[in-house]
Order: sequence, then structure tokens, then C-alpha cells
Amino acid sequence: MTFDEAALDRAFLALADPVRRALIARLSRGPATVNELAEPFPITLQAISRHISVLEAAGLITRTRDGQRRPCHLAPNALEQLTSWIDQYRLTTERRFRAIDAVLETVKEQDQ
Amino acid sequence: MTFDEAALDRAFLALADPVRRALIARLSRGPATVNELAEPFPITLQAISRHISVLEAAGLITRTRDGQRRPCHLAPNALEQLTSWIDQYRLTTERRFRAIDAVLETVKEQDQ
DNA sequence: CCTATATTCAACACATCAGTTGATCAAGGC
DNA sequence: GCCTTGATCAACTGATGTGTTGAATATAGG
Repeated sequence: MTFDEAALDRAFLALADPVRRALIARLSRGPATVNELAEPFPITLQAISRHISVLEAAGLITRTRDGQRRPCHLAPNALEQLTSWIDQYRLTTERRFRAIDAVLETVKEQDQ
Repeated sequence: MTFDEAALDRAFLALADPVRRALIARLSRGPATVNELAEPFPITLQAISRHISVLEAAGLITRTRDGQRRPCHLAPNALEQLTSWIDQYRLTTERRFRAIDAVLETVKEQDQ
């Protein structure tokens, strides 16, 4: 599996903001328009609109058209890409740790 | 599972940089000192030192002491936290998609 | 001790980000 | 056609990030 560095930059940066993570959380329960997404937040609609652009540019959400509304949908494939990037290194490290543990266990046995 | 927003900010921001991701990749193969980590990069040692501080503050790595060296170790637990945050929403969305697919399938059958 | 090595700190320049306000565009409803 | 609604664009501000250079700290080793 190979990853586009610039795409990873955009995706992780997009997740590095509590407002955008909250938008992700909301969208995981179903599509929503910009106004609906903005409603719970104490910041301007324009600020939310820009957060949504960031999420879209990162590939984390997609947008459709419904008259004058632009509903947002979460893109689970993009999220899956991120977990697989992380897991690639997490699992390698965990395997290495287990190998070390096994060696320590062997040494301990030989001490006895 | 509940998550510390500020910690997620730091962790995702830490991953939103190609140099820091490369450091993670290197550390997944085993511990390394600051000098060793800096070697492949065309930027100053001080810049790498700061990247390492960012990773440490994000909890993604830990550091030990070996004389005048400060070896870095990847912290797989922190990575696991991130994947579980992402998966929480990814899986919800995928389940919802499958439910919609099932409904569409039913409608299609009834049309026939 | 004295010097070399490993690492960090401090101060600066430059770019990018997150928010604001005010204006603009596009689709709907009457 | 005209006004309202949904959403975006543009320009500006303050904060934060990423790199640099130069100085400082701390341990190692002769």
C-alpha cells in the first residue's frame, strides 16, 4: 500500500481541529447541509463553510446538490486509508515489542 | 471510549507533516537517537529536534536516556487510540451505508 | 581538566490557519 | 420579476507552525 504524502498532510491536518472532528462525528450519523452543520457551533456560518471546504479538499467528505443546498456526506474510504496508514506502523512496532518480550521471557527462564 | 480533544489535536497535527510521518516510519523499525533520525533529512538537526518534541508532546513517541543520547521509541498505544477514534465514525458510516443498500435492494425486488 | 559530541534553547523570518465582517452568487417561492 | 434563503468569496487580523542561525547545556573520553 502506497500513500500520497500531500493527501495525508491534508487529511491529518483536517482532523487536527476539534470543530472539524465534531463535523465528522455529526456526519457519521447521516448527511447534513452547511446550515444544519453550523447550527450547534458558536462561530459564523462562513467559518463552518471553510471548515467543510477543508474536509472536502482532504477527501474526508463528499458533497452533493439538492437545489440551493449542498449536503455533506462522510467518506468512509478516506478514513479507512488513514487507519491503514497508522496501523502499518503500529502493528510493526507491536510485533517488535512482542518479540522483545519473548526474548526477555527466555532470559528469565534461563536464570532460574 | 472518550477522547481528550486537546490530545487529539496534538496527535493529528503531529501526523500532518511528512517529516514527522517519516520519523514515525523509521521508529517503527526500532528506537533511534536524534542524530540518527536527522541523518536522512536535508534540514537542520534543530528542526528535527523540534519535530521530535512535537511527536513527544503528542504522546506518539517516548524518550529514554543513554548517556548523552536521548533515544526515541514509538508509542503504539497512542497510535491505537487514533485508529479507534477514526474507526468509531468510519464503522458507523459504513453500517449506515450497508443499511441503505439493503433498503434499495428490497425496493428493487418489490419492483419486479 | 579540556575538548568533542549529542542535544536543546532563543530569537528571528516567513507562511499558513482560524476567525471576523461585508459583499456576492445562485436557487426557490410567491 | 423580486425578495428570501443557502452558501460562498474576499479582505483583514491575530495566532501558530516551520525553518534558519547562533549560543548554551550536558555528558563522554582522553
